[in-house]
Amino acid sequence: MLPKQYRLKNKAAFSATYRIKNSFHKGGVTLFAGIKKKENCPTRAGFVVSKKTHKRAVKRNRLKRLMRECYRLLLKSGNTGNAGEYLSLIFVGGEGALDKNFFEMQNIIKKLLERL
RNA sequence: UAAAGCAGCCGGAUAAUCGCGCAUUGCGCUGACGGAUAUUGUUACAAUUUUGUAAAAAAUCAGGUGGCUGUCAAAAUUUGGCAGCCGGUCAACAAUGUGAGGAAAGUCCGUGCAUCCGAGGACAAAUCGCCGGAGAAACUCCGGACGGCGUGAGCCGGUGGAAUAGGACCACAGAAAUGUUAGACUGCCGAUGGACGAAAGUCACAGGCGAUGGUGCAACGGCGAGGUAAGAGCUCACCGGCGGUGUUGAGAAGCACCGGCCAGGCAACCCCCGAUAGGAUGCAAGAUUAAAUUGAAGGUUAUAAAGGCUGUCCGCCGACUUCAGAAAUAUCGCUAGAGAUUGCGGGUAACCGCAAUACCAGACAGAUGAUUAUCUAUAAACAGAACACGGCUUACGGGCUGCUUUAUUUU
RNA sequence: CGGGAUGUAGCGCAGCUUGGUAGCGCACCGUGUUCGGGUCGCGGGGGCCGCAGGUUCAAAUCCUGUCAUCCCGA
Repeated sequence: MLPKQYRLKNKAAFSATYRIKNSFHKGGVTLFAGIKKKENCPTRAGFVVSKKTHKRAVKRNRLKRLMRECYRLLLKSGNTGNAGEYLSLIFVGGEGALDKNFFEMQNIIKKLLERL
């Protein structure tokens, strides 16, 4: 879990981010970016793994936790590229990302953030 | 030693770094703090999904320091400051504590709990179905009976009634498939009666028969002997079924004796008998707070007052309020319990009783994670709480313990 | 989280209520018609009825368990 002020929490916020349709894809992970910030506030991030990706909750939780942890570590080291300019980010885990380990995942997230 | 059967247990540990939910405490508390402000949603119209057009609302709006005592100051009964005590509380930060399972799963049963509906009774419909016990209840558990499977330890079983209350069905084959005592296809006999004949006998006419063959899952008990014209429970022995009596048992049922044999299957088809229970919907149940906002809904103001439509009256707009609609959010429901652990006692057991101990997840885009090192055995199986509990079923790498059975070998 | 439905030939569906023979359309194969192809005509193949047990003489159908897919409720 990220600290609360960095979390994307509202349903309206999620659908608003999806509507921008600004997306990048790599290694089974899709990144949606929201609008750019107007004022100074933290970038919020959400992590989504659909039930269609895998049937079992344990596998889905694992993927979500990996993505979250990688993003957290990058956020902590200040290595998030241009992500700070956006109000919201959503990471969607797909089928291709299920078998990735921590280091592969870290690479994927890093590359995605660089492309923003 | 090997292969089995049953019962039970474990479901990685330790350390380091980074990180999260919840609880408590600390710090803080009136321009402290903090949540939502992403064009979603609402209303109207249009068309087929889904969208388009228009309208109003939007920079504003939930939550948020109270009480008592003492003291000081202003002032003359209150106000303000400070301190203490008691309570309340948002986020960040800090500290401490705590944080998934044996199946949390499937949702197959049952119960609590909540809302709505229902006078009472009967019928119908529903569910269950060997016996006794346990349990809040259950497609639950325990002990037993019977039947089946296995060399055995053991395992499996929706197991009431088809001799009487009734209906349906039993394809094809077959003569016939359940009928007021079934039926003559292949057949057997023709004793008795009849015809012919001297008689033996012949005819197969009146009739008798349910044995033989064949069909079928199944042919109206089986098998053997007697018996007979041929046959038949017609008679007898044994076996099976059914009924009665006696006896053992709490009962299911077992055992013994007697009886007459017109007795098919199917009740996981209808049905009959017995038993049970108000029904429906599920925590997204439901309760509370509340702003913007909508309504040609109701009431009050109103025999009063202010403003507008017209100078006056009526009426309308208006004001207040109730009700209804109303998205997200917030608070509660929400975890102290048919509970857990340990011990003692009762019971064959399921389980019950008593005592002691501690409080042990409660989220809401949803916590319990990531990396590294060491250890055992390469840490690797199935798998993630969402109102709670009791069961059932299914998935599962590896390991451990106890009891029992069979086989082989040795003593 | 709760509620409901469906699995039958390569594809889309009947049959299940009332148990005995699995059928229809398209596709596929062969053949006829045509100079050739299409169309059309005739003939044919292909199914352990999702899986596993049970009841029954007999199960796609009845009963139980299980797996998969889809739909609905904010």
